[in-house]
Amino acid sequence: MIAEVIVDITNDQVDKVFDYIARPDTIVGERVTVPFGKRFIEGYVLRHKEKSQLPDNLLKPLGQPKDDYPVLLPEFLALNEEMRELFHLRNVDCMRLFIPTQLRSGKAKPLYVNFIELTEKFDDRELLENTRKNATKQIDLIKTLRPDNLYARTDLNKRFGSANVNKLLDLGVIRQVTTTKLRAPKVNAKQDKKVTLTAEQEKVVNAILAKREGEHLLFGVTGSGKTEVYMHIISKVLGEGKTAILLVPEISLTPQVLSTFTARFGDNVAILHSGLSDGERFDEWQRLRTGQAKIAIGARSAIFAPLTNLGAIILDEEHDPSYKAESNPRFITHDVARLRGKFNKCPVIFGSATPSLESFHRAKQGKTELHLLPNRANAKPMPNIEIVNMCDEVRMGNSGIFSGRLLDELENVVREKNQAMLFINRRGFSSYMICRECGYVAKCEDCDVSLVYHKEDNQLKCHYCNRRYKALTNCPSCGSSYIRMGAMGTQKVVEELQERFPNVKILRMDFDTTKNKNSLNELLETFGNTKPCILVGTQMIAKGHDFPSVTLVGIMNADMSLHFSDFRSTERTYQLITQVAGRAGRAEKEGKVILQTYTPKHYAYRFASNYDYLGFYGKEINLREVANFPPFSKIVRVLITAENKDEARATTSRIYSKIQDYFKQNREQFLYCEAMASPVSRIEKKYRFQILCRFLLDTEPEITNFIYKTVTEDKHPKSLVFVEINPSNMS
DNA sequence: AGCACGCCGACT
DNA sequence: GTCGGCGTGCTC
Repeated sequence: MIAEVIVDITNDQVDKVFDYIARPDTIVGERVTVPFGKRFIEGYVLRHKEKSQLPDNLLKPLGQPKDDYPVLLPEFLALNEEMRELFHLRNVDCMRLFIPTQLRSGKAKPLYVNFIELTEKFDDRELLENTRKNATKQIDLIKTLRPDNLYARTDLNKRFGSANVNKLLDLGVIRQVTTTKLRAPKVNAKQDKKVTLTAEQEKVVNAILAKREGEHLLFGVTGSGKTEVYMHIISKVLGEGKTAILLVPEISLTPQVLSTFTARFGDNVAILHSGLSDGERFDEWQRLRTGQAKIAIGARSAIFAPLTNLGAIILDEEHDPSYKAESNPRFITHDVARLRGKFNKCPVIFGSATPSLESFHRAKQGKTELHLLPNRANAKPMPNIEIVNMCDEVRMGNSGIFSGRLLDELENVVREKNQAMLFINRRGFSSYMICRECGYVAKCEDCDVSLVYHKEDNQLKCHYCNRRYKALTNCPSCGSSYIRMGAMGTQKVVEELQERFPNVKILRMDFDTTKNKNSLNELLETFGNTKPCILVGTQMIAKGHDFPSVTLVGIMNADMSLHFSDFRSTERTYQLITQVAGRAGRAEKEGKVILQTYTPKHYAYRFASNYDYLGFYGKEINLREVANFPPFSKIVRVLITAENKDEARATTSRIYSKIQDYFKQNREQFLYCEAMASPVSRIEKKYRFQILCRFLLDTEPEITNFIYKTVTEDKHPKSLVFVEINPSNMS
């Protein structure tokens, strides 16, 4: 018998099946040690077969399994093939997605717990004589214990002293039993509020459960109670002995969300997220694998939860960009969810208040069944969005960052002891250092990007390679001391705000202040307890957090993401505004949103301020179709990087000419195909070039496959080549 | 990824 | 003379 093995080495040259002589007890999906060249490495058994292409004398025997269970479910072996085809991934990369890193790194140490039990000799007269002298504690201990019962060692240590426990162990009256225990991350579960579904919600639940298989898009406005719909569906499939996966964006994996689910489903919930320790994470995986937990909740990688017999897969906030893995291994969670849905014959549910254009388009095409929740569960109106034209402000002599309207409303909030959130759009934006005399901008020496000024340590930092520089006092180019910070960051807004409202608590929430999990929770807690209070933050204030006293939301610079060179920028802007606006007026108090922009007439703002998703979708999809952008075409970006500029350029033109040849033979399919330097032409000392092409979908996936093939063939060891499909952040 | 083989420079 | 630089090629 031959075993086909994938070796655990990340290299294209060895990313193929290797044949080994199987042990009689080899199990498909097991992790094994195999002899490979001169050394021994880890591998995964993919399949069995009768005979190898290679002569017997070249085959080596398979080593011993590393675990006492196959780490890969049969479903994942099938998924591996499909994902390789769909995303052009390497076998190893798939394997690594399927199993927790703690397994490979050997960091998965089980938690050992010591127990004490009585031995057969516990009432042995002679032995007890020895302890009886004046060891009252030891006598007490023995009297406390009952035969055939286990007692936690730590407990007994505390009550009788570990010396006494040890003494009895030596005498052989008691013995120690060690067992392993699964750590479960602590969630402060609140009381479960059983909610009766609204008629709308019930209709959706029934429609999805009636159909079972296939894809569903749940388009529900913010506050329409999508979570309750998810919980009812999960509860139903659990009742049938099945399991479920619920995916949420990492950023909205808040304690509130988790406690809502644990309150309802208790131990059935396993949570997979970045905040867990290695041990906790591994144990949650084990609980899912062994069936002790039946619901996996987590960010995108939780789509690979080791569950069998799935009854539902749910992607909440389906439009969130984090569902697309942008670095190796690149994959799209939606597609993986569809594959697992097909394998398990279970429904795949995508939910959002602002569905991605792709998803809504699929629904329009009939590939996805559309379900609507057009009303808020609590029947409260959405907050009013007021658009403020910042050009008018400048014309009236206000060159500051706050409009008159926003300041007025902030004063109201302070006076009435309410709370406000100010949202700063930072996409593709930073506070750079510029010389007002000659226009010099401080840039990183290794990367071709502007440095970002950090006030806390008075340093300039590169956000690509993290290199630090001293802040400049004079322009290195012309010597002028008139060198200043350009644009605004969260710090700047907080500073100006504090000047205007010296007695009001102002909090800052951005990547820097939330680096560790605790500081985020502290920040949220402080905000929850302080009135009045103003919270200034980036993207992350947009999601999940429920603060009933927030009556005002200010969007400082809505345009920032609008003029980003990305075909999805308008869509993102619409989604962002809708989400941020949803933070205002969540309880009895009515909310208000002030949106500051230099382009007030833009349709994204017009539709967003009317909460008119359908209107926005109609306009945007029409533009995409006319301009031949996705989902009506596909954009492929080939990124080439190398330390040597000529090397990078040479590789680029070699690949480009091959794609050009293909282009010439399929001219009617190609809309565009150019090679150029990447917008950020150098990162971490590596020069970056790119080939961009856009083509119609008629001959898909042949063109994409051709590009992948060309790129792999042309792989030169000195330059790295990446292929990105419909990329969002082109840097 | 590693590890060996192999072919040129500067060193006890 | 040889120790060691790292380019190239292979691993069932």
